[in-house]
Amino acid sequence: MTAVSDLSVNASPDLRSDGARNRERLLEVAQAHLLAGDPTLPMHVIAREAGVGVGTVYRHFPTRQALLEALAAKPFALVVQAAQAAAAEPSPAEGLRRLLAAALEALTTDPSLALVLESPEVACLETTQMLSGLGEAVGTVVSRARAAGLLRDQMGPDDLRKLLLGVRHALVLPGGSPALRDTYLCVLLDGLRQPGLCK
Amino acid sequence: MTAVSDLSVNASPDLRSDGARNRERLLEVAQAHLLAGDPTLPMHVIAREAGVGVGTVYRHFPTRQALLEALAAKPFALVVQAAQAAAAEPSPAEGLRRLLAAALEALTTDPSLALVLESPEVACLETTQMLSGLGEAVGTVVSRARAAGLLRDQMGPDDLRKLLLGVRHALVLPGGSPALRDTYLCVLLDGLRQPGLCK
DNA sequence: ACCTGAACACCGTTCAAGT
DNA sequence: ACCTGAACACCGTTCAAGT
Repeated sequence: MTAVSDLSVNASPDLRSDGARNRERLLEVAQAHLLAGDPTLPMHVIAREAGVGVGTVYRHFPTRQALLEALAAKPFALVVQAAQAAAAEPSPAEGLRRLLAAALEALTTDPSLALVLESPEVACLETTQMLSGLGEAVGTVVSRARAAGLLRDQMGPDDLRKLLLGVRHALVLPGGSPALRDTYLCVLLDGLRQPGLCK
Repeated sequence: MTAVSDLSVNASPDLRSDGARNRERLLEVAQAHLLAGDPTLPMHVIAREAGVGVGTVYRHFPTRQALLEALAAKPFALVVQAAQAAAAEPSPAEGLRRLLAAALEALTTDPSLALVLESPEVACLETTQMLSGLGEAVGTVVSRARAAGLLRDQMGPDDLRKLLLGVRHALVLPGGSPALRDTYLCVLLDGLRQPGLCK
């Protein structure tokens, strides 16, 4: 169980002051794009809006994936913490519930996190570390939940990830209201349990 | 209840023979792109691979949405038929199950259908007609299922659409096996029912 | 009718030149 | 160290010219 809270998220340790400022501006502009519903993050546009040359974007973020991971770092760390807390919950049911609720909240709030958790490749070391910490904690939550009969036999940590991303997808489709989040979370939680009518 | 089976799907009624041939080639090339996992359908590329000028693509399909809807027409018609059959099922449970199973099968087989059902806008009249036919049939399935206690109170036809698209999203994430489809369908079916542990 | 492809605007990415 | 922006390749879309 590695502590994650002390990872200096969005680390920009030895950067010249102008470099650090540019990096922040780029992250702000990119974040605004994501929140505005555009996940494409055109590098030219980001550069222009941040008032820097294109080359500067590529200097700070060699790929769009790297930019995404930088944006996702903060919410990602929160989810890892929540997962660790869930793994330490006395009640397996409560642990599972809190894990899924926290993850779904973060996923629907921060588009970057969903993009990173969906992507097969990883650009930053920090992301790898958080993925590993998350995997460990979720593994614990899952095995405790399964022992309590809260999960079908086939369901592993990766199924939870995929289904959560699926529910998130459903929630962000046009015309959805934020109130649906709790409802769909319940659908998932109840559906994950050992078979009722189905199979 | 409008009959859909006699809709001449992908109608190309009064087209010159070369026009019809080009249209088919374009659809084939585009379909191949989708099946290869690229949903972007670059018009230039489609044109080149089909051996026609770009303008020809735009002549047949004024927007990419129109191209998508043409590709989706066949699977869409199948789903409408399945929904109508499900609405006529004696058992509400069996009707709901068959509807979701048929829809999920079509959605995971044909990327174009998912794209069309996710899109807020409609380009072709034919699509509007099928949407309306689908809505009617699904409405019947849903009200019968709800009366049988198979659906939570909050769940309407549109929630079914969104959640199915969400499950489809989960299924197409990298590293998924086709065997997961039935499992996730069960998760959805069981989760949709009146509350168990959750809420 | 239908088709072609040049033309223009735009985005991704690199890299030589600047400070 | 870091930044700039020209340069090249590519894709979206239109439209004048062809058959």
